[in-house]
Amino acid sequence: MNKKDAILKSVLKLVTRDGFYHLNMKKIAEEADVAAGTIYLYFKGKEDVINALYKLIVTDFNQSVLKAYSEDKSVKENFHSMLHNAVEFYLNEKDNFSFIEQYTYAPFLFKENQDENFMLLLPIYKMMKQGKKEHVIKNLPDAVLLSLIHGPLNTIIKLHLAHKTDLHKKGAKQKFYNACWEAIAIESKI
Amino acid sequence: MNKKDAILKSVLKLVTRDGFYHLNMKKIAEEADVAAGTIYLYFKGKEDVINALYKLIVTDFNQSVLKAYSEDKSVKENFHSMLHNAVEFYLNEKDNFSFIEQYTYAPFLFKENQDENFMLLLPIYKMMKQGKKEHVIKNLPDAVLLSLIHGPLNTIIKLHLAHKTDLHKKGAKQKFYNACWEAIAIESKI
DNA sequence: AAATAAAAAATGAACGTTCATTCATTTTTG
DNA sequence: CAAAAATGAATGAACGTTCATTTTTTATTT
Repeated sequence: MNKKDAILKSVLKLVTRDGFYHLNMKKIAEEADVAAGTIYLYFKGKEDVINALYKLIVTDFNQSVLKAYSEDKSVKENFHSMLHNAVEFYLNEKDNFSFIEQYTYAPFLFKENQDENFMLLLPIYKMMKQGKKEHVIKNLPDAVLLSLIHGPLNTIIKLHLAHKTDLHKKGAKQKFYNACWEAIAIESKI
Repeated sequence: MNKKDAILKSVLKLVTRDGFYHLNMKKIAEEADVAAGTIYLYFKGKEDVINALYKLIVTDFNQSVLKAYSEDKSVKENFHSMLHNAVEFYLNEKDNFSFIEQYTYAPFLFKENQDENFMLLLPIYKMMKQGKKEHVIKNLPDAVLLSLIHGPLNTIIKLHLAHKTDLHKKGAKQKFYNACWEAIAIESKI
């Protein structure tokens, strides 16, 4: 494998397993089967590796979610399939969730840009705007609607990964998607 | 001030400002106006200080939220006042939110006990159970209901602290509380 | 094909710094 | 003045980064 990718993959694994606090260059190198100095051929330093990985994951996530979007579908259909893709993304690549959460909440740690925190919300935000215009989604402040979509997604994944619930159980995901839709949809459009 | 408290207060300030990554004993001591060695009179070491602070904040939070609960009020009223107290707790002590989030998402960093992550949800969980029994709250899986309460709370505070919305604006909090209630309440009980 | 040379990639020991923790000494308390 | 509390310099381990050296790849010539 490409050494640059091996390094990024190694960071993802280590951060998920041990947290940022225990991450160091020696471990990254060992896990990637590379010499410590090699990391500096591909990245400026430790922070750069971490920022690069964050950008990669956010791009992947947004692509996954946007893949579900189609102009031809109703807002409700788009909502369901985008939420589904978001859930699947996190379930299939569990490490991504843990990494993103840790990165997001580490203030002024590595972030080049504060707004990067919310890049993740862009696809959902777009769909929400459309729903409001079509009077399918409640006329609530943007922040409240965002919180009603992004918040539950985050928490349910957290609960699933901590084995407090099991999203793989039959019908579990559908119940969740429906509950989220009902939370933001105008009653007659449920 | 009591030196033990000064040390905890210092950690809270530093973690919120710079993150766990940049926290060190020298800074804790300086900020608390105490010698480095003094910390070891009150705590076993760095991890112990951090765990102690976490437990303190969670206890405070649960107390604040439970203070709003009353047997005499309806589930809806209890929900509103508990959610209100949770929001106020985080807005009045902004540092607490940042600290808890960072702590929660650092896997195996300092945590003595994985389940500590969810201690925060206990008061909400109790109230939810009662609402289901009284057929006021939708009969959804516990995890889905939890995600619809805890999730939006988390996200709206995050958005507020990042200045993406302003919960101090008139009516903003009420809109949020109502939206959260509508998300979990049975239609006729809204 | 084989041999050679030049360039690029990779290595890991060494360096300087930072950090958590200790403990002999000093200060404060009762 | 004895006991308790507090100090902060000293210690040794850990870490990010550098760079002289080695290995691999690519290009060129025989």
